[in-house]
Amino acid sequence: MPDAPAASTLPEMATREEERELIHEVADAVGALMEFWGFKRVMGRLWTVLYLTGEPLGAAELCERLAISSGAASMTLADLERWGVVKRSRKAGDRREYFEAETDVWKMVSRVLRERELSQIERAVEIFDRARERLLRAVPPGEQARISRMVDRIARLADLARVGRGLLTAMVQQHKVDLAPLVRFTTGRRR
Amino acid sequence: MPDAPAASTLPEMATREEERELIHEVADAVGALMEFWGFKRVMGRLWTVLYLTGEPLGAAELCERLAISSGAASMTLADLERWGVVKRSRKAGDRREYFEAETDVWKMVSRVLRERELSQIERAVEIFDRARERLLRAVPPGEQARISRMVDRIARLADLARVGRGLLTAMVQQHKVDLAPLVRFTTGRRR
DNA sequence: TAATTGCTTCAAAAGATTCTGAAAGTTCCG
DNA sequence: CGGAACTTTCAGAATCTTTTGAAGCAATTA
Repeated sequence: MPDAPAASTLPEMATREEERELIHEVADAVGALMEFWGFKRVMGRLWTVLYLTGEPLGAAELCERLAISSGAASMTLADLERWGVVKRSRKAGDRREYFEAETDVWKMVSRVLRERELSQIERAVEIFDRARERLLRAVPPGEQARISRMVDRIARLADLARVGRGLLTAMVQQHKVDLAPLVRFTTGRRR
Repeated sequence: MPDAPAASTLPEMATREEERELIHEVADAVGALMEFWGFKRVMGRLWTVLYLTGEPLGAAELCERLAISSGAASMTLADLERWGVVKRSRKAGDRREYFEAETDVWKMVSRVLRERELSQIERAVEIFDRARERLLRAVPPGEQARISRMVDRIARLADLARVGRGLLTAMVQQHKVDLAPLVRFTTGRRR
């Protein structure tokens, strides 16, 4: 098949190119979001290319499509695999590995929320509570007012962190977004 | 008053020091959270010191407490002011400027959500929708299946982004966390 | 088993971000 | 004014992150 009729080939090639271009745009948008969330931009880009392409791609093709080195591809793919958002597969009689995107987007997001955001918040809550406790021991006389204000404020930070934790927990556990139980924390009350 | 009785001074000094230490710990925790959220760590630390201390501090003192240069203090304070989380004030007959923390924590958080997270998501949603539209124009014959799968997937990204947007909008607008209206987006449906 | 192909690792380069400190700029006072 | 006290700015230093590309490893084939 040396040459297909120009009338059909040329338009198709243009479309193909536009498609690539378009995938890139989406990939960059996802990359930006991921970066914003504290991941590496390239993780988002790579996942998106796999996700939108829809079929397994080899490392070499990913390098080409994303303009990254083989090393970067290998490391990024390892990261994505660790986060469970990309799977490896092989084709019979082909020595190369292929990669596919996890397609359950919510599953991905909730995993990240659980393993990253939640543990981060947890850590902070612990520090807040511990600090509050320690402050309350041995309050210097005549400093009660000052110290108790400080304790209150730490408590407010802890409250806020707990609200975040509650939100995330609800989102993550129920696998459906149903957040009614989270209403309590209003605001207004400043100090 | 050359020297207070040791019995009361020494314990107090220890307590003072412990208090500093403690504020530092909390400040570092907040700094870590802020960094996680894409701000500079030092912004979180500085705000926290002001917030917990409770009264206006001068730039020099902040430099000392945080172990940063005057330049860093100046820039960080400018940032914090831009975000509306620190206010300048002056004391009569004192040429220096003093700084106070905004104490309405929710106000701060919601402002950030509104100005940063929301606009970030907005941008992504637009790109997703635009890409989807463009893909649908001039689908190459015999590619309908592939293209429509791609379109679907972009739509799912857009949906997810919209859920995020909805959540944030609800949190931000109501100034009370009441998220019942956000239930719709369930999951399960993969493709 | 040797040769080939593809993957991973990692030291070093490139790039990005954050911090410093001194110079320039302001403000206030005598 | 002139100068002291304080603040801002910004070029360069320091630090942190990401990427490269070549060396080494592992799997497969002839």
